[in-house]
Amino acid sequence: MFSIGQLSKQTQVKVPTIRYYEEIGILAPADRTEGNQRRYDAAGLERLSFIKHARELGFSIDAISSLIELQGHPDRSCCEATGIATAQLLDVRAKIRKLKLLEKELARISNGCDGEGVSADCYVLKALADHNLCQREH
Amino acid sequence: MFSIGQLSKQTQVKVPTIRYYEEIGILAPADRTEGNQRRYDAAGLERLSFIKHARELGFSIDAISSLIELQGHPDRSCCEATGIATAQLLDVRAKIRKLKLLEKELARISNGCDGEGVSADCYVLKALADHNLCQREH
DNA sequence: TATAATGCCTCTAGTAACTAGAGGTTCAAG
DNA sequence: CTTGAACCTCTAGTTACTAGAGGCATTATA
Repeated sequence: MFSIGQLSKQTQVKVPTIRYYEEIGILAPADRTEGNQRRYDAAGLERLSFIKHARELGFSIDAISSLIELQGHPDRSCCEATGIATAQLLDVRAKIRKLKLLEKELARISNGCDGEGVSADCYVLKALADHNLCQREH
Repeated sequence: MFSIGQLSKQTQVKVPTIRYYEEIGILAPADRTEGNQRRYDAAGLERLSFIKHARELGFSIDAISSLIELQGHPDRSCCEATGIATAQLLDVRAKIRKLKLLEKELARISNGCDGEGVSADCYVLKALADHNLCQREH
């Protein structure tokens, strides 16, 4: 059994975040000492590691809830889990596409001004004021 | 002079969002009719278009505030503006790099399970539970 | 065993950038 | 002049936390 601080160190999840996860119900309420402090065991550590890893991969808390629910029913079909993972993958790919368009446009805008002149002549400000100066969709 | 609804249509910025921009001070308080409704002119339209475009490019409200401030001082050096744009560009590039790592990992995890089996055997769930199954950093 | 330092507790409020809804007023068309 | 759409303000909700206040619990040292 270890304290919330020790759990935090092991998982690299901050203490208030752990409490938050308990509050919103994706982490089971921890056992308490007589003095009301939380104590965790291996199961708690495992669960929190799962959550942390999933968050690092960009899954929403909502998606993680569903995945945890599924973990709790080993006999259920896992197509929901693969569905969530696939959705997350598509989402990430969409974000990458969008960011690449932004990157091109930003690079163009940034290069348009060397920062040496005055604001009245700045191409960055002009480009932002006038969408027509853009070379492509974004 | 046109109403907030007309401004909204022209800029594709939602009505509550326009009010919000006014409230936080990046849009000047609009003139009002006798009946207290907002009325805008070309200057308001221009300013809102600027904001919208910058938001689409991913600039924060804070960054936009600074850019607007700078626009108001045509004689000041524009190096701040190019600085903000460059920072935004670097930020976008960092996000792309990170998302690409996630994409690889997610694709691998997703492919590990066809969704046909039961949750107890699901590679997606296993991979999320155990970071060691990951092939690379993310 | 006493005390001090650290860690833990709950609670409220704040973050970014909006969005939704309630309850009421004004405008423009017919 | 009436009706319906658009407008007004205000509060609260969204996501996933983070920060701080004020007060106990635990642990390490003297």
